[in-house]
Amino acid sequence: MTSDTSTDTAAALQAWSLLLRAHASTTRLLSAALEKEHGLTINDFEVLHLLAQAPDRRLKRVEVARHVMLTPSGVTRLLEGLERAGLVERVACPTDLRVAYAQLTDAGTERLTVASCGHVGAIADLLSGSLSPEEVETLSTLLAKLPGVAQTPGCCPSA
Amino acid sequence: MTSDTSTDTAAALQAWSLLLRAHASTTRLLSAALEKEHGLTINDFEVLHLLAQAPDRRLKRVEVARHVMLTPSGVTRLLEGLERAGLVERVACPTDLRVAYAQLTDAGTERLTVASCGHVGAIADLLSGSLSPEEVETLSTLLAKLPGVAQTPGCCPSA
DNA sequence: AGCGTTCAATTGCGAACGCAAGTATTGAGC
DNA sequence: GCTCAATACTTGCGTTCGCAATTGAACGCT
Repeated sequence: MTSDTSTDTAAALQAWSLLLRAHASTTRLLSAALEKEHGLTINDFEVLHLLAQAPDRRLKRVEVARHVMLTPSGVTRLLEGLERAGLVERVACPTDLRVAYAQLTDAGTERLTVASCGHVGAIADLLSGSLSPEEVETLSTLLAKLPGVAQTPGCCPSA
Repeated sequence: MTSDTSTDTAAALQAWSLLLRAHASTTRLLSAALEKEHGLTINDFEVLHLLAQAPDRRLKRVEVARHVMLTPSGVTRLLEGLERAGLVERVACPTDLRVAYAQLTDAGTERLTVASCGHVGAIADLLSGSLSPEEVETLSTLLAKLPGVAQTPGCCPSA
C-alpha cells in the first residue's frame, strides 16, 4: 500500500530533482572533455553519431531535430557550425524543395571516429562506474517511458 | 552472461542518449507552464523550494549552487533575478564577510506556495502518468548513483 | 487554375549559464 | 604581524538555444 498520494508526489519531486542534477552533473563532466579534446559540443557529437548511422549518412533536418530534441532553430544553428567546420554538408532534396538534408562528409566521419574513442569511453566509464549493466538497462527502460522520450524507431517507416 | 563489453558500451550510449532526451523533453514541458503561469524558471522554483525547507529559510550561496548544480556565477545571476522580484533577500553573514545568505522573503514564500500547486502537480502527473510509484523510486535510486548527483543530506552538518 | 493549410527551415531577439579572471575575506604557517 | 593559499562571490565575455515571426514550398479542395 504505497499508493499514498502525498508520498507519491514527494517521490516524484525527488526523482525530478535528481533528473535535473544528473543531467547537469554528467553533462558538464562529459562536455568539458569533449569540447577541449575535439572541439565538439555534446549535441554536435550526438548529431554526427546520428548521421553516421543514417542510411546515406544523411537525414532531414526535421529528423535530426526529433532525435536530439532541439527545436528547428536549434538544428539550423547547430548544423551551421558543423557545416562551417566541413563536417556536414547541406544537400537539397530534389523531390521536395522545402527540405535540406544534413549530409555527413568524409571529414565528419573521420572526426567522429576520432572523437568517439574518448567520448564513448567516457560515457561508458561514467555509467559503468556507478551502475551495473542491468541497472543501465533499467535506467534506459524507465527514461524511455517518459513522455516524448521514446526513440520512435519504426515510427515513420516509409512515407 | 550479459557482460559483453561492446554490448555494455552500446547500452551505456543508449542510456546516455535517453537521459539527454528525457531532460530536454521534460524540461521544456514543465518550463513552459511554469514560466507562463508564474514567471519562474525551473531553477528559480528549485531554489525557492530549497530555501523554503532550509533552517531559517536561508542558505549560503555556495550551498544553493551545490544543490541546483549551478556554478557560482549562475547562482549570482539567478538570485539577482529573485532579489529583483523581491522573492529573496541578500543577507550578510556577521561572522564571515565573504558569505552572503540568500534569504527567502514572505513574498517569496507565498509565491512558492502559489506556484507549487500547478508545478508540483505537473511534475507528479508527468511521472505518475508514465511510471508506477515503484518505478519512480527505482529511477531515483539509479540517478542518485551517478557521480556528483547524490543529495549529500548529512554532508556538511555543523561547521 | 486558385486558395487555404500544413510543413520545412531560417532569422531576430532575448534568456540562461559556464568559464576565466578579478576582488575581498579568512585562516594557516612562520 | 606578515605572507600565502584557500574560499565566497562577482563580472565580462561568449555560447547555446528556445520562442515567435517569416519565407517558401507542397498538398488538398473546389
